[in-house]
Amino acid sequence: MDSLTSRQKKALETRDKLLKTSLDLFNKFGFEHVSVEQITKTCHVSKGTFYTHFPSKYDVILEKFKELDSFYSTVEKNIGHTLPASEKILLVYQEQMRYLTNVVGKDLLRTVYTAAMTDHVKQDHYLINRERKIFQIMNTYIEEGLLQGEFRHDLSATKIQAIIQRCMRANVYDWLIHSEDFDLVAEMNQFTAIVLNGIKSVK
Amino acid sequence: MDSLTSRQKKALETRDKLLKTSLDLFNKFGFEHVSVEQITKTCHVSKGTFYTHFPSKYDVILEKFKELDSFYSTVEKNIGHTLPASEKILLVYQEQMRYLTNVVGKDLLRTVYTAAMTDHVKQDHYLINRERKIFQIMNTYIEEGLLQGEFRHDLSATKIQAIIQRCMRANVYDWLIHSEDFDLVAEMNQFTAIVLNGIKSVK
DNA sequence: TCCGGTCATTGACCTCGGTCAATTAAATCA
DNA sequence: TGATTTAATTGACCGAGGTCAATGACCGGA
Repeated sequence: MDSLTSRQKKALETRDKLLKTSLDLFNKFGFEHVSVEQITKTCHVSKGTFYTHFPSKYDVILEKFKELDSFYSTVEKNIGHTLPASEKILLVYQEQMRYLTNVVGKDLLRTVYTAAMTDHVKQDHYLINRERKIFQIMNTYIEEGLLQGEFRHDLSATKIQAIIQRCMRANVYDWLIHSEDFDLVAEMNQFTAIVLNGIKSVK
Repeated sequence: MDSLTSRQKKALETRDKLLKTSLDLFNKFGFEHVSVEQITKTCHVSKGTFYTHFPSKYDVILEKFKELDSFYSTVEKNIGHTLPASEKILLVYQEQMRYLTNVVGKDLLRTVYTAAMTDHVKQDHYLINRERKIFQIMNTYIEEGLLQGEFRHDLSATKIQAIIQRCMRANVYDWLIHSEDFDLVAEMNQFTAIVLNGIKSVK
């Protein structure tokens, strides 16, 4: 039994239709080339309705990114427990970049990376929100690497975490500003390997 | 004797007034909070005039960034010739970050970093334009480091160049998405040192 | 079943970046 | 000097994201 009135159900339906239509149209024509008018007209609702359900055109996209976390959980399970921490980090990033390239796409990511700069007011922006699954996964790996003496001890886990994450954003950002000739998976691999190399304790 | 007709002189004056007023207002209120209307009204010209002199509101800012190159030349001269390449790279970045923090400011940089993603069509965007002075300076340092066996030889100069530049954008971008508690100079130093560490040849 | 309040919905309206045909005045030519 | 070309300037106009007072359908209580 669901405790929703028919009114609330209808509202949710509207929201759902808007969400699906939006993502669909974004996929077809690209975020920038889809207007809110177009979305609402397709759904046979008014423009104002869109804004009762979503704070902005951009925010619709964040819904899409919530999928990412369940994706991470899957990835984590497929990584050998015995591998060194640095290997694990590389593997997770590899899968993440593949996902971004093949499923999410430049267009949507671009809006997220733009919004992260624009909405600098709300500091819990998605890109640096510590609660994201990816942060937690990485953190276990980093603690592991520190414990086993794989990483330098003059850097705190928090600091390493920040560096590893920055490393990711660096490659994604560069992917976004380069034209087609940029293989995100390969570039991320190479760059991250170098950074990890710089973090490893000298034997 | 200047070979300009009185008409051209007037046009240049208009352009100049628009440029100065724009930067001035951006400084005062922030890029996003200044409309083109406001700029043109302050200059007592029409909106259309603005667009005969600048392709977009954003492009005005690029003028400001042209100053950067002359700044780099100055920095270069003050760096000891005998220092190892990695030290030189760190020093140049340190000065650059200081300049970005104190003179350019987050607001203007944010628009450049946003535009780099949006205008991905014109691939010679400022941020990755190879002709910039900073690229040339870095290149000489990298060649130097390679020649003297300071850097690994399994990476080409071009590749290292890309990595070093990406490293810079990484820190600037993170600065832009974090709120005040982010010391760009310090973060850049630490991060770049790690990357350089990962590039150095094992002795 | 009726009534007051709630809330999803509406669409006219606002602001802003950017466009362009028309205007006007200077430059060049005859 | 007068006629023609050239180019800076104008401002009405467009499309797009976003706002908000007004509307009315539905809820829950009497």
